[in-house]
Amino acid sequence: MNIKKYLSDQVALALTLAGVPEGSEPLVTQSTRAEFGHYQANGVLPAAKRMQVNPRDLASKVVDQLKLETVAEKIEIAGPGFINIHLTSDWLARNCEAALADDHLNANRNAEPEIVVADYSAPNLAKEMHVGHLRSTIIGDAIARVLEFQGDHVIRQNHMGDWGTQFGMLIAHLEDRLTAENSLTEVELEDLEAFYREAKIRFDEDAGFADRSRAYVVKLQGGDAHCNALWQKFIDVSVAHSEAIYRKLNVSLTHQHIRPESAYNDDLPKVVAELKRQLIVVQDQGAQVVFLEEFADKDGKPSVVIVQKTDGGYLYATSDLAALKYRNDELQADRILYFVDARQSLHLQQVFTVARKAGFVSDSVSLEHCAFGTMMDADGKPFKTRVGGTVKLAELLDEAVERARRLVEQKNPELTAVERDEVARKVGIGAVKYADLSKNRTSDYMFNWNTMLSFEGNTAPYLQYAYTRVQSIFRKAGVDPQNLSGELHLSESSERALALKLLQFNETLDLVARECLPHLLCTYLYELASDTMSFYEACPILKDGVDPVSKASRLLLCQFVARTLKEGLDLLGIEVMDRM
RNA sequence: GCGCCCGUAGCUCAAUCGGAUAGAGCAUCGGCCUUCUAAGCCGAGGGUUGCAGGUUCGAUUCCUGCCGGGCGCGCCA
Repeated sequence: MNIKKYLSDQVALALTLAGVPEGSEPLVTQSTRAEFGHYQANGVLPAAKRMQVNPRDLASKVVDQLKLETVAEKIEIAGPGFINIHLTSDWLARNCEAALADDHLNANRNAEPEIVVADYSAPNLAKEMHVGHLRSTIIGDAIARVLEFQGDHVIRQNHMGDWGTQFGMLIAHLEDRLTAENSLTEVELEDLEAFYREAKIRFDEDAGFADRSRAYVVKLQGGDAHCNALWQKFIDVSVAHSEAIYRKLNVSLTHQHIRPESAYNDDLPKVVAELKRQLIVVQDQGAQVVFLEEFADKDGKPSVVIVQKTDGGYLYATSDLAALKYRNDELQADRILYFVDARQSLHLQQVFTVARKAGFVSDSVSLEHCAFGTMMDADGKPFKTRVGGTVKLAELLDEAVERARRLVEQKNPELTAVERDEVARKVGIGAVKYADLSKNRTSDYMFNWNTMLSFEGNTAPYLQYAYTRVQSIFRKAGVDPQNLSGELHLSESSERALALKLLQFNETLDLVARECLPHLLCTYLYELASDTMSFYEACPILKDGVDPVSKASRLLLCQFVARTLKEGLDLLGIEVMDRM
């Protein structure tokens, strides 16, 4: 049950019956204030304007046609022509019971599932993953999970950077280390960042090394066996590093989702040839370029996309085009999502435009750049180490767990060592992820240890805590939440508010899936946890004097909360625990 | 120079297609633990939504111009 959609359909019907012409939207939303009921329909105002009639008169006609006998206890016309709908407690209760009986919490399952390609994470394998990779990885993963939950067929694509020019110097350096130290083990490759720095220094300071590096790029791309073996060794180590991070982060990406840049090597000449055949590409200053009038400046000067360099080499625009073609032709995508930094906005718009022009992607396919901002430090500057270097993601996560562990030790010394480790891990990682996911994707955000780990307000620990309190009630009651029975009775206002919030899980997910905005789910879960805490304070469950009917009803409500919190957090890739 | 994004309470952030009196948290102040985990709950104060116009029944939201900040713009990715 999606209440918003249900009421929208009812109001749309009433609008038609009241003589409103086609094309008028019911505009049903959650009410902005409690006195305005649970939902409000705003569609009468624009409709009345178009019909040149008094909006309150029209609203009255629409209300007369609204068939919500068992659903609404009161339907009011307010202000200039808003329709306020107050739902009955009984209807809310029956819908809660229906959701509880469904292992999917009555969430929507798309009748016509789409094939959605989600392109996210995409680390550069030349280096270690750093904080700059966090947003793409966790935002993309959350959206992939939500779409999957709603029934879409999600194909994750980890477009790892394994083919840049840097690999020349990396394999040259690796080659020297292997011969110089006889049997270099993977151990020394483990610090990829240090290895990269060493290679870079040699490249900058040693002309001979630089020349050999450049030659190795050409040999590598030409299929030279020796260079490819070195390259493969390096890639294996780097991929293993990324996968360790994914496990630590509780991100659903695995080996099978990797389709790196090099996978498109053979397609690159074909892409350029096809663009030439269609006269989309022209030679300019020695390079193969596409001029796009679509992105011309005021003087009509078009923007430029280079697809092949003067020396014959290809660029990332070329492999992005090849990837689009693959996703259209082979993966049969209906929707392709790019979880990529906002700074790449122009690049992606250009690539999308070229792909459409060349017919690499059908018109029916939706191409969406899910852009996100930069992670800033407490001073509002891009997040760096004290000396100005990039912060390794692995170190950031370790610090989060360590900080969480210190807090757990202090707040709850009664936990066993095993429990403490588990709580520290789930809370620390959850805090980092939630701090990011809860901010609007499109803007930059401030990273602040104290705020995210304060365990107060809109944070992961607060949500996890709400879950543990509910679990604690089940333990105290000695019941198995799977086997609860009885009916729901919503007598207290905090119970009604909680029930309504619980039933809004679906419409929240619809919005998150459509707009690819995880922070909407975070806001929802925070409000749910907050409503749960209020309910918990106002409505005793196990205390003396609570009648059995209320007790059974409230336990059911608790179970609905627990399942929704757990599911919602799981969609964000955040784990819960029974006690903390 | 051109283009894109942003500017909301002291701070960090919300505001669902243009809807009613712009909401939370932190911080500040005041209450609530012999009773289901106080990592909590209840309450108070705090706003010319950068500025000036425009569109309209209605603008944080759309348009124009300024001011301020970030980012991008031919052979890296």
